[in-house]
Amino acid sequence: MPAERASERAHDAVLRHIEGSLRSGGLKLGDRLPGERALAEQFGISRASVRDAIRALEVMGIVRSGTGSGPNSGTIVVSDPSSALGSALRLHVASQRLPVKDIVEARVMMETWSLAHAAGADWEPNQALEARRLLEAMDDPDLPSPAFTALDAQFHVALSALAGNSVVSTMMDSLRESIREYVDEAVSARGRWHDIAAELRRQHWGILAAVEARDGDLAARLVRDHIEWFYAQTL
Amino acid sequence: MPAERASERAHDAVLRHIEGSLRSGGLKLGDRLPGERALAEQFGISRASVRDAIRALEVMGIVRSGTGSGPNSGTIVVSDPSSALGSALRLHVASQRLPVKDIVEARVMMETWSLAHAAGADWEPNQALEARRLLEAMDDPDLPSPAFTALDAQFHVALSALAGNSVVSTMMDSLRESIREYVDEAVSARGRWHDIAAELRRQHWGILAAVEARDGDLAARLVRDHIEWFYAQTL
DNA sequence: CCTGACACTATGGTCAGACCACATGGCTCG
DNA sequence: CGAGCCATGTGGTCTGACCATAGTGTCAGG
Repeated sequence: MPAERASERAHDAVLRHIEGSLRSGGLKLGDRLPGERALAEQFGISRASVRDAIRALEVMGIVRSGTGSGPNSGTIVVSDPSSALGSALRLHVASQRLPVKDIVEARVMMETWSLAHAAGADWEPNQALEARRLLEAMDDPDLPSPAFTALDAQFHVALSALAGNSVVSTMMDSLRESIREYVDEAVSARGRWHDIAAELRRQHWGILAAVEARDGDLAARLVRDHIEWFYAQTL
Repeated sequence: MPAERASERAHDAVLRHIEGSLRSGGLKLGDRLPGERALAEQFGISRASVRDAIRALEVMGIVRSGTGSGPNSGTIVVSDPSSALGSALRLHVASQRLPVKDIVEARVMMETWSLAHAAGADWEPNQALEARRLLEAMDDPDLPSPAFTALDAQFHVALSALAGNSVVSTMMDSLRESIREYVDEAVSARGRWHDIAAELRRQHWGILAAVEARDGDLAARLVRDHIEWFYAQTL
């Protein structure tokens, strides 16, 4: 072995190049990557290896691929960490490497932190309006449970976004996504959904009121009780 | 649109099957997946599509692939979320979707939470001994900075593991990994590493002492100061 | 009987070329 | 001028082959 290792794997070269372009700013959100055939020729590797690299970036939520032509086609830099981390976490939960109990505990930690900081941060009133609008949509008593939980997720994300830390909101969202299927199954399995939804609505409005009143301690306490109560009901 | 979608993509079938096997327990840590050629025949798709699925699982840290034969060959379930999430986060940081400032802030949140809980949890003494052993190794004044920061990372993980929440330790480790290169570059760029390392050692011993003394509030405060001081020095 | 060298085998990694499904944009024809 | 159609370029899939690797069995020679 004369040289240490020129490039362990063929597709690693593409990955390193793209990461470098991202760091240097040569590749920004919304930009399109060259076509797979062009990249293959550019790096002197086969298209299959290029696809390996693209697949890796897609799984990590860095790019999105679309067929056909036009603005929605090709491989585009999107940087969507939430769903990517959520999918990965979901599989690790499935492999029993990460217990659901720890996921919930981590979520409580992040949401309490977020709301405590949100109450003290300075945010535009329309951001809180977004949360209020979601709650109003959830007040519809005829809302099916999947739609309710979807709005529920958006509400929590919108609230935590007020803290101004994108990493925390992203991870919080990922944690929720990773166990969403378990929650949906549990919700649809047991009855009393109507009663549970009513209680959730009450808790949600209380949390929003606490944040709007800038009472961080109260908001943190309410959201902790909210999450723990819900998971005690379902899981 | 008569039927909704039988199977959007060819490789999705493999992914869903493997996730199902993980959830049902039919596939556990350390198990070997069938060979790529066998999977291709089993699902009636090409080997290229099977490889797409395997690649996705590998990027998510669910499996590890090795060539040749023997115990280290084939595709094996490993479930290593830390490095997978770390790589993904690193790229999102590179794309400027996630600011380094938020990463550090999230790390402070998780480490303070971990140490506060570690002080109150009941753990085996040998777990704390592991942390102590790492600190003793770091006391070597001739230790090069990369080795120091590697031990540093292990120390923080070992301490946070005492809290008993694998999700929080995993995410903490991923956050650290995601900005490791930035830190290493900053450390090697500026001088005074010797002085910085000395201060880090002092802080580390203080944190460990606080945890061993079961003083959660002090440990949390010290680790916050520790992290914020270090990043103020480097970034 | 032991021992070492060698071929065999099965694994993932790579390559090449082809075809398919899709979506757009421009072209043609009414 | 407008509606329909097709050329074009994208990723997605398939096929079949070959390569690099690392155990394992085999066989010749001691």
